[in-house]
Amino acid sequence: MTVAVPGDSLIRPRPSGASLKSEFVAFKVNRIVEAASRLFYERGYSSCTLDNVASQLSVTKPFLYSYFRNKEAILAAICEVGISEALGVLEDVLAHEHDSHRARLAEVVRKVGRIVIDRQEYVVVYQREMKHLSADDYKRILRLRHSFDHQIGEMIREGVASGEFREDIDPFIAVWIGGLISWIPTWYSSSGQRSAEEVIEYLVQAALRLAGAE
Amino acid sequence: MTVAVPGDSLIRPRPSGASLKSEFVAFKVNRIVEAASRLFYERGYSSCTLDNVASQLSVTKPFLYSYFRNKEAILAAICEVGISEALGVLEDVLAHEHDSHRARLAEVVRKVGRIVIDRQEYVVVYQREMKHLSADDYKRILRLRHSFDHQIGEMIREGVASGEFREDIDPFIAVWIGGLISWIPTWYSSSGQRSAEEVIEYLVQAALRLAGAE
DNA sequence: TGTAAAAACTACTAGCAGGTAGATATTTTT
DNA sequence: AAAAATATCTACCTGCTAGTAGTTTTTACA
Repeated sequence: MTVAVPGDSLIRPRPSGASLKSEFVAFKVNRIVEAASRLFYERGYSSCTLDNVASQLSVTKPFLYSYFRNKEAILAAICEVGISEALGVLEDVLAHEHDSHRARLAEVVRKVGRIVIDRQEYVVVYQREMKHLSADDYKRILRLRHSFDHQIGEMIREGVASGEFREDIDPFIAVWIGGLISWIPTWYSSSGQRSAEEVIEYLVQAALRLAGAE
Repeated sequence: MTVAVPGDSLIRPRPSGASLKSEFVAFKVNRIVEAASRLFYERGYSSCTLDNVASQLSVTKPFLYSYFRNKEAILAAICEVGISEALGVLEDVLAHEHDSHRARLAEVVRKVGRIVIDRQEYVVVYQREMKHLSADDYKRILRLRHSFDHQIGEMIREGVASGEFREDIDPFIAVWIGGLISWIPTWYSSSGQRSAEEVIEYLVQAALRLAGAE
């Protein structure tokens, strides 16, 4: 799994002028975001202190402040990574030709599902804790989310237009497919011994069934 | 909508020995739980202060402490109301004869879905904030949840045995139906102008399709 | 190896939030 | 109407947590 780093705008400018393009900075920022995502995921953003995050990394609180403006900026970084990785994968799949709309839908669910499981902490924190973002960060992240929803919607509409998906399905189905995907962490964790692959394949079937394209 | 009150065990014993059977006590406890559920729903449990809850009711913090042991007990009350109302409705439906397993599944989704929408704040808080419960309260609430899941599972198994649901559906489908239902608040709120009835009927169709009983 | 710049730390503050002790107001009972 | 019991409030304490100022350590480079 590659390293996940947020956009430059979220980190505090280094005295040296280095940005996330510097391996050094990117590495540390990634470690902070990674540790914070795990803690926020387990205990919730508001009941997690920066001392918790720092001691998880065997550093001190001011260390965090030398990379991030404040606590909320760390949350924003997590949210950004969560949604933009999902969005990246979605656009990646949609950019490729596919045999059919059916195959395309299956691939979207499969690939995005994979990200949602691999980056579970990020995605769940993003879903649960977005309300604690500052107004600016909130708007920025929401825009990414809307783009995600919109593209899923388009994909469904095209499938209906092509005749591969049932004509009478509600356009609202896009929200449902998105819901199925977002809900994966819950399903995955409550599925006992099942592997990620099994859960995802099951989900692909469910999505096709919902679209009436089985 | 009837008044929702938690079990007696959660409230602080009154000096007079009165319990929730007293209209007087039940009324005040209900007002506290109601206000708290709305605030916890909007801002999250951990970032909500007891002063917030108190001022919402135009009372003071010690007023809350005269009815509840501590902040966590209020959360426990919300969770208890949330899950036990859903469980109550489920058992109610299952206790009745139905023409078919198909009709029974539809009715479960319809009735439980209704509760989930009507008691949205309770259900969502229960889902999101359970991790902040004390060990004892957590276990107690979890037992109710398991009972819920188990009964849905049984219903599906019976439907498969009767031949009404597809034989090849995964037993895990029970978790999915539960998931569909729990996810309603998200779907409902992102469905724009749709009425609760429309969303629920749509969901009934989706559940039947997932069970292969359309 | 010496020096300057960058990185990380120690030690602190201010304000807030859960929880309580004791005083006051209200109701009930006799 | 007085007294007893109950309900609610005022005023406080304590511990915690986001955030910071200024010092020390480490690194980079000459």
